[in-house]
Amino acid sequence: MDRTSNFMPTPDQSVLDVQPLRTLAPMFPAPLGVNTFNLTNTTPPLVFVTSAGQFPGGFGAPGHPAFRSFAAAFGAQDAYGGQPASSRGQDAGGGQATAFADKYAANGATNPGATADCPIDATPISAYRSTPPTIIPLDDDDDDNEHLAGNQTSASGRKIKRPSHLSGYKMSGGFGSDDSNVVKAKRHRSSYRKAGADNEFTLVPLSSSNPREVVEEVLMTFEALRRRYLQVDQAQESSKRPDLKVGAMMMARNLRANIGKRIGVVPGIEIGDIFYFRMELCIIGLHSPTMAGIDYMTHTFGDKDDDSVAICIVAAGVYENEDDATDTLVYSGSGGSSKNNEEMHDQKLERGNLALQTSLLRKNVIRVVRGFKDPGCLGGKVYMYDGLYKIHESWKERTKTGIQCFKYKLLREPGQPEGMSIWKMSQKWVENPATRGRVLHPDLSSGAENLPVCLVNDINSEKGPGLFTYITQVKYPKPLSSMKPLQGCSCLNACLPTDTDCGCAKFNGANLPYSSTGLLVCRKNRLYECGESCQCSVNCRNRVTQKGVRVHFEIFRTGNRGWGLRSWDPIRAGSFICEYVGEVIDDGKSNLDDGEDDYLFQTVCPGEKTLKWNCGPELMGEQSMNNSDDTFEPLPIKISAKRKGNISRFMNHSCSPNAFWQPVQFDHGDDGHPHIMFFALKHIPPMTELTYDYGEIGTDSGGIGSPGAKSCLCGSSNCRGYFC
DNA sequence: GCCGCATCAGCTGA
DNA sequence: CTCAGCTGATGCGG
Repeated sequence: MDRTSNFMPTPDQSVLDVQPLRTLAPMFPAPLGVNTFNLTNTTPPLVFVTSAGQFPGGFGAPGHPAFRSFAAAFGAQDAYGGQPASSRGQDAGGGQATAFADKYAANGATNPGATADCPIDATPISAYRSTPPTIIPLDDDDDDNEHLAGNQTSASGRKIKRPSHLSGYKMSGGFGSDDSNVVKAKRHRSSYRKAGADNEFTLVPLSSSNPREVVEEVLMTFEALRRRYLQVDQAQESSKRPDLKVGAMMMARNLRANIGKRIGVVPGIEIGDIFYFRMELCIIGLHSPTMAGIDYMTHTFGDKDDDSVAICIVAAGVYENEDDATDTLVYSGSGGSSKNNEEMHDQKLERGNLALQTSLLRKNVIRVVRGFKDPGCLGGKVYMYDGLYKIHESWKERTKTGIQCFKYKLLREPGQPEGMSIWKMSQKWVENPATRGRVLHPDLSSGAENLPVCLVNDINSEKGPGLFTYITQVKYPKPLSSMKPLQGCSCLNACLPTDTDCGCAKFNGANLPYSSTGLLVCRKNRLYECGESCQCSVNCRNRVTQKGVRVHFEIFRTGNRGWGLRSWDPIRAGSFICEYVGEVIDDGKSNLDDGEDDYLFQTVCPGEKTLKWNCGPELMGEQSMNNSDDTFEPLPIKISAKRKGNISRFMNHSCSPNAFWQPVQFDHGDDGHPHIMFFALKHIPPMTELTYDYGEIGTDSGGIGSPGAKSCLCGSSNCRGYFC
């Protein structure tokens, strides 16, 4: 962590020859019509792009003003690589984009961008040129369409409607009986367009919104609701696919991004993004079928030449593709597999298979999502968006089971940021750390952590961070034994969500705070894990952070922010990352040199997004379990990792962070000095720098205030400009 | 304890 | 309306 240096993306980071950094999300302004769903009166609105809001219905004609405005919004990146959009005039971008739109208006031919000259680490996928999105026009011009289209084009005349009620998320009859809810949701969906009057989702033109944020918002909402459903369902012993339930709910409410199929790039989705459910791909508009591997659509080529072409495939490795290459893919057609004792049959050239065949002729780009085994979760699966491919050949093949099967060979379009190759590379390092080059030290923790902490420098000749002592446990000024003990539970073996008598569950507001796989359900002002005074065993699910780190970390040299922290493993949203370890500074002692300690942790109020992370109860219309969770409550604790610390001292600040801190207690009852534990705010792909929000100046900064302020140029659209 | 396999309840879009 | 489909959770046997 180097708090004195600022982060500003520079276009010249090509020195990063080996590891493209997936650092902060490139942001660019996009004046969009957006839907806002207001959760509570005190919560800032969540923002979602509506179907027609982002892509007005029926604008198909080239040169249409709406098209032009779309292209201006999304095409403007083309000439500028990953530079922050704010650093250039929007007019220039618009002009460029208009030309781009006209160029592709003639036909639907695709054109992979020539962005290879851009620094690969800073090139957002949105900078990669593609076909303008093709929208299936809505079949009728109902109220909503006009509504939304109007919002899209008028920048000033947009009106903000308050939601009339919050019952949208509230599921009637608890969470046990699901069928009624689903049916209800479907009914809502089918009547959605007509029922413009009573929609809870209002149209708010937030100029600060951009596709990336919309996508993240949608995903965060999905995860929040899914985990909350899981929590509630498990307590009622009726756990059945919360992913599908929440997906259906969000689809019905139009709480989704990028509605409408398209060829090529999907705004707000970047190469390397990872997902844990097929439903996630669905609600962000990347791949619409919930199970099928081939997504396809009818596209008009030339003037009136309609064809059904493939637009996205999920290669989950189900059909025996042992291909290690990172830029080619042999995909098997669908069908033929047996189910319900039916015998296997040859695949037919229909539906998805036919669309793939047509795509071979039409040469359109196809998005590829790759599925992997999740190294962090047994039996789990991760999906990674790997960018645009084209089909180069196809053939028929007889499989081991004796049926005819279609095969399609896809090649990755050149000039795109790295996707799966990063995954393969980092997984290789996990298996054999010796294959990681540029290593300065194989394990900074010298065996103290569960897994080695690698120190690397791909950038320059610096040999490492300044001297400090690596410790894995917080140093309190007084011995633990002298601190107030924590009351435990009397559960036998392990605490279970169905056990309403578990004392620890009660401490946490009636529910166990973690899912069965150890994911935090939602942020709380305080979290109590089971500890020594509990009867339960170490296998209890309410013991997560005390078991230490679970992913392979590396400390790496950043371009301009000193040293940083990242992981070789993917990190799922809600996962425990690490503890802020250091020396706890006694409250009594005044520390005049606080401002000079770049490694001082204080509970400064983080951004609203972090603070309200996945407040599942509120999302579902429930009252918060604990009123104090609604407000930020600074703690007296101060931890200095200047002389002694662990990996977390290297975590840099970002105004768009991917991690947050959470007070956790398990070994003592001193509420003023909890452990500070970091959790993943969202899914974090391998090799992405881990960052958290250092906090806002002026809001409960514990007396430290502005003297310690450092200016921040993190480049995110919501950058506050400084941090402390 | 770990794997592969079978089973089953699901949901969307064609 | 029906149904396919590179799901995801669970349970069993090797």
